[in-house]
Formats: sequence, structure tokens, C-alpha cells
Amino acid sequence: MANEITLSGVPHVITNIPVGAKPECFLFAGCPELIGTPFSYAREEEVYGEGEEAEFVYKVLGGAVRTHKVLSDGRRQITGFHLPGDLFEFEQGETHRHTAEALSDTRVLVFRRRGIERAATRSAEVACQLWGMAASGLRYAQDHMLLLGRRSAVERVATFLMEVDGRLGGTGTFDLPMTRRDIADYLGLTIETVSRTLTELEEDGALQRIGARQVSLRRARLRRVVED
Amino acid sequence: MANEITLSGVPHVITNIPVGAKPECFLFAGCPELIGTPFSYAREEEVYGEGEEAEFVYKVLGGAVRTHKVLSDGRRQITGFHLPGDLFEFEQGETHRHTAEALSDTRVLVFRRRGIERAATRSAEVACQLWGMAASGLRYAQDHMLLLGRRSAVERVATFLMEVDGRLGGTGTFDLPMTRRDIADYLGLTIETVSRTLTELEEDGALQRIGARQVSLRRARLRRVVED
DNA sequence: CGTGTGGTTGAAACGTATCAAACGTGGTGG
DNA sequence: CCACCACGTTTGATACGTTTCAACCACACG
Repeated sequence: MANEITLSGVPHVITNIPVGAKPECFLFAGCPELIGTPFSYAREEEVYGEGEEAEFVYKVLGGAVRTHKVLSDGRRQITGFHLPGDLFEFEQGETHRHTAEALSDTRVLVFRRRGIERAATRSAEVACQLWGMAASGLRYAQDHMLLLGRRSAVERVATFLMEVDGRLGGTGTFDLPMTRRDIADYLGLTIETVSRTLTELEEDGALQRIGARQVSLRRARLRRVVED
Repeated sequence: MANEITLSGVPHVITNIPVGAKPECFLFAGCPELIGTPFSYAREEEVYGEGEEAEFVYKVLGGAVRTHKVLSDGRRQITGFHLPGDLFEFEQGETHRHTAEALSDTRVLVFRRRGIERAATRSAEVACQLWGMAASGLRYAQDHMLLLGRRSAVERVATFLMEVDGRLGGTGTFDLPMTRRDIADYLGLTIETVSRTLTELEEDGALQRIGARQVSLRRARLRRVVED
């Protein structure tokens, strides 16, 4: 992986613009001054921790990342899964409000927050893009509030499966990239409830499972369960 | 109330800049081109409904507004209470993702979304302010996810009381501006549980009540309950 | 072929929801 | 001015869904 120096797990960005940078190196399409540096994390490796200084913004190239918050007694709430193409931790503020960890071996692009902020203060277009991304993150979070506050376990799991399916291409058949624990901590349930709910959905013919990870959704039936 | 024409409940903004506009008419300090128009809503009146075209951004001057989402069977999740000074519905997008209603008689300033977007595309500073506001809304929503997904009823109510206290001046004694139903729908509980939890907290000496609305918090004890 | 990790299943406990009734307070009309 | 009504709140008894604790299973890995 070029353009990268690693020093005790922390990415050190080379600031010179590499010649012939590929388009996917950019933060946004049409913003060539913001070049990311590739970086990799192993399965379960921490990308950053809550409270740490927020120096970078991340864009997932391959693999997946989860961001979460924890209470002192260990209760955990996952606030998002970040799949290829997603940007995360582009909020403002000095320190990280989450911990981020790689679900599987993951490649990301890191962008200096400084550079992004400088670009935003100079270019209204960049700033508007950032506004838009924060706004869509907010919409997503508000939808998830409704799920956490008001939906039953079956509804949560069914919603989750349809969401992952959509983000993974919408074929209806895919491998869950996360463990039961991650799903539970995302949905505000326990692993046992997630597991039981999956078997229940399978018995109702709303999905089929092959092994623990692969699922084939009967989307019409799942939609009936969610039934906005 | 000057500079206002009402037509079937919808505010119609006068686009001429009024001479001698007061500073609190502005969306941000130091952005004189964005002038708001005052408007009022009665208790329980709808400000806008989910799915409607999003034409305005709102800033609360007095009173309070709640924004919520509903499922088809009536289950409701309040995503935020908006008190004097707060801006809301400044996200991007064509249509409203929430319904907004006045908790009590409420005065707001409305700003044309068009004008704000135009200002944002022209001024990086404006766009950065909007980015910042969306980002802080996102942080707030993520904290609330942790509450809804992982905290018990007592913790939710205690957190809520401390939050309202902080936003109402932090004196420890205040009148709750919303009903038990609103509190319940904000915290993902039922009104009965909210009520029982309040009596429980009172019995534990964590607060005192006068009537249904006024509370005096023993903040040290409440903090022990929350105990991040 | 054992060992570890993640997943499933079962039984019982727990916390919150549900249903129902009583209470209190503020507003209205006699 | 007081009686009455309506609405929001509190309290009680019971039901239900999810969690907890425990055992078991399946698969990957050394």
C-alpha cells in the first residue's frame, strides 16, 4: 500500500499530492485538493477510541467498520455500520465521540480533518457537501431512534435485515458482515433475542439461513413484518 | 406581530428586508442577509407535518416545539424538544421527515429554506455554520440512541430531568414544559412508567414535586442514578 | 482430534407494558 | 361561590416480552 507510513498503528499522512492519484482517493467527486491516504486495519482492530483527539476523517474502501458508545458498566450501543463507500466521523469537534473498530480486515482512506476544515472555509461547495453528509447522518440517526424507542424485537431484526440487504446490493441474499453481538448492540437487544428472532423469522418463512452468517430474505414477508 | 401575513395557517414571508431588523431576527449572528419572519402557533398546533414540502427553517423565540415520527399504528417517537434559541428542521431534503407541533403557545422565526441554501452556496461561512449545526444535531441524536437502546427507565427519566434542567437555566427548579405523554414518547416508555419512576425518584429523595409539572432536582443524587 | 469461539435453545426471572380505576386540579356554568 | 366536568396524572393488579443464566451445538483452527 503506497503513500503510507505506519507508526504504532497511527496513520501518518504524506501531504504531498501523489501524481496520478486515482479518483477514489478523493473525499468527494470533483474535489481534487482533498486526497486521502490508504490505510488498513485488521479484524477487531480499533480505528480510534472515544475521547481521543479527532485528527482524521475516514472513507471505507473495503471491509466494514462499526462505531459505538459504551457506558461504564459495559453496555454498548452501536450507532452505525460503515460499508465500502461510506464516510464516517466527519462531524465537527476536537475529540471523537465514539469508538470505531474494524469488523473484518478493512481498507480505508484517511483525510486530515485540518485539510477538510480549511477546504470548507474556502469553498462553499465543499462546506455544503459536508452539511449534506451531516444532515443525512442525522436523518439516519432519527430513524434509528424510532426503531430503538418504539419497535419490537421482530420488527427491529426485520428492519435490520432489509437495511443490510439494501446496502449490500439488494439481491436478497448476502452474508451478514457482523456477529450476533454486534447486531444486538445495534438494535438494543441481547444476542439471545436476536438469535431467537432469526429462527422465528425462518420458521415463518420470512428468510432462509445457510450457516450462521448467510441469509436469503423473502422480502415481501419481511416487509409485512415491518409494515411501517 | 409585524412583517407577517397569514393565509390558512401557513406563514408567508415578506422578502423585503425590514429596516431596523433586530439582531435576534437573524439566523446566525453576523449573517444579516438571512432575516426571519416572526410567526406564532397555539398550544398543540401543528407547525408542519411529515411528508410535507420543506419550505422553511425555524428558530424558536418563545414557548417550545416537539418534533416526532409516528408508525402507522400510532406508536410515536419524539426526536427532540426545541426551546427558545433552538433552530430546527435545518436538514437538507425536499420534504419534512417529522411532524412538528407547539407544546404551548409559541413564537418562532421562519426562514425560507431557499434563501438559506442560496446563502450557503455563496458563503462558505454560512455553509460551515449549517454543517456545524447538523453535526451537533447528529451528536445529540447519537447520545439519545444510547439512552433508548441501553438505559433503564430510571436512568432515562433521570437523564431527561438533568437535560431539561440544563437547557432551562440549570437552577435545579423548573416547570416541565411537556406532558407525561410527551416525556414517555421521547424516552421510549409509557406514561405510567414515567409517572411511577418520578414517584420512585421522589421517594429516594432525588427530587421534589409541586403539582404535576414543577420539580426541584437533587442533582447530586440524580447524577448518581445516571452514573455514565 | 481436542479446543475455542460464536451461535442456538431452554427455563426462569425481571422490567416494563397493559388494563383499569381513582385522584387532583383548573376551568365552566349554574 | 360552589358544584361539576374534563383532562392529565397517579396508583394498582396482571400480562407480556425480553433478559438472564445455563447448557448445548457447530464449526474453524492448531
